[in-house]
Amino acid sequence: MIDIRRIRNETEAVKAALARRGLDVSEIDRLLEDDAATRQAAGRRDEVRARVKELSRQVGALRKAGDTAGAEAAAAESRTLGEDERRFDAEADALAAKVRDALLVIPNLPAEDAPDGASEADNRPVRWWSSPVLPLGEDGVPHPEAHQSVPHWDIGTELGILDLERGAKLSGSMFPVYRGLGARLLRALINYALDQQGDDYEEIRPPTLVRTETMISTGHLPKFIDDAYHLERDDLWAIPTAEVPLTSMGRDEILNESDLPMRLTAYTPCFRREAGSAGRDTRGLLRVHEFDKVELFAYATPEQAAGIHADMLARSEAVLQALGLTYRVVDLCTGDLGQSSARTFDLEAYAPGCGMWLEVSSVSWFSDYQARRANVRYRPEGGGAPAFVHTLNGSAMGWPRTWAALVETHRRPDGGIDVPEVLRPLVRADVISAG
RNA sequence: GGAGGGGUGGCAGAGCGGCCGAAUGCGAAGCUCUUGAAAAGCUUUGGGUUAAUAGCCCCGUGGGUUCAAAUCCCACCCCCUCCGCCA
Repeated sequence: MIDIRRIRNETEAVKAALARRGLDVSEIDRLLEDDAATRQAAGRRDEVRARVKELSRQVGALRKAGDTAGAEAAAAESRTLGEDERRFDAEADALAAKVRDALLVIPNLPAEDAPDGASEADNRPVRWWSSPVLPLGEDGVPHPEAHQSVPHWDIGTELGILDLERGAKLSGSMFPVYRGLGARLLRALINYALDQQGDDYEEIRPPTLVRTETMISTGHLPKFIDDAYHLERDDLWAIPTAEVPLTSMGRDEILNESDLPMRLTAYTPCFRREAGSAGRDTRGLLRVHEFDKVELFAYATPEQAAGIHADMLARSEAVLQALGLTYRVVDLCTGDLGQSSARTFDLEAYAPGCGMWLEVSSVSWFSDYQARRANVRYRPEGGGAPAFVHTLNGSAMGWPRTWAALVETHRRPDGGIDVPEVLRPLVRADVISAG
């Protein structure tokens, strides 16, 4: 969440920043009214408390001195004040809860240099990279060969490596089954990406079911409750991304600055209900309820954040390049930025069979928005008060769409799939062909 | 799932219902001494709110009892041990 003090002290600047997201900023004024009322109520309560404490001390002292009547009188006065204390406390608590609830659903302030815009349509492609087997045309879009123009759902059936019907039988639509070399290709992708991060990023295997508090820390709750799978009986949530458990690794902790940046990487399944997205770009692997992803994550000082952001982006791009996929880097505009993010670059791989740019990675800088929710701080080296860390994360990659772009891009005239060089040892095949 | 034990500051570990935001030890920082280091001595050393080194809040979490709760009561969470079950 945003620092309430910043909203108080730099109200107009905060409003202007939120307005860039297309937010109705009148709610900020209401929030500030509640905030002022909260502090007033807390002040009243604290005064009464101080008085009660003072009287209580007197009761003890008077009793010890044998002045029973005096002690009784002081106790009686304190008792009366107790009613005020309870009332003021309830009042302050209710107001504080109201302020917190409002704060939890207010999105992060976009970075200065995030491009302005109202929607996805205003996102700004900033860079292209083209694969030798799928060069970009003059018009900025690849023009695939005929053998590359087959969508992955057809390729999957052709080669017996993707079985959507069986997936639907087991779990419903948007739950794919990978088979044979298709499954091995997926596993190879995961292993390859994980291994690429080497010693810079500590490999983590977190739980995929987490507590409510863990989901709140990243901003996935309370606002996006309909997107998440919930296990009612145990009150646990299925994570939509490894970002969720990784961000909470340091929850309620104070890290040493010398430990920053703390960089983590994890492979996990990810679960998304995709409520309301039925029928929209959901064919094949374009949008699924359960998928595999490798994530990069970091806690950093504010000074380190920009460098880490660039490093994550470079690492994600390196994976796509090694896989020989044509992609573009898109700078998300303020209107399309996720709630918690200040700046996000998406990587979109071109899927020639579908004829679409597919979002396969999202690399984001969250400033201290998540750290404030999760209460992750660091102790500055030169001394001074603990400060909130910055969190960053990036996918490297979301695999179903990468898998789709890969099989479409590397489809040969004979219908087989050329396995990218780097995956061959892991797939234990150079070509995936039928039979 | 059953039985028992336990959750206090960076760590370890005390804490008759009032003088406890908390002894003591370790660790860390500063100073003295020293050519330097070690040792020794002295001092400092949790977080939050706030303009504040005022007041208030925080001893797993949430309730309750009381003039007064780290301390008593209730519920929940977590950890440990044993039994059961199990990949």
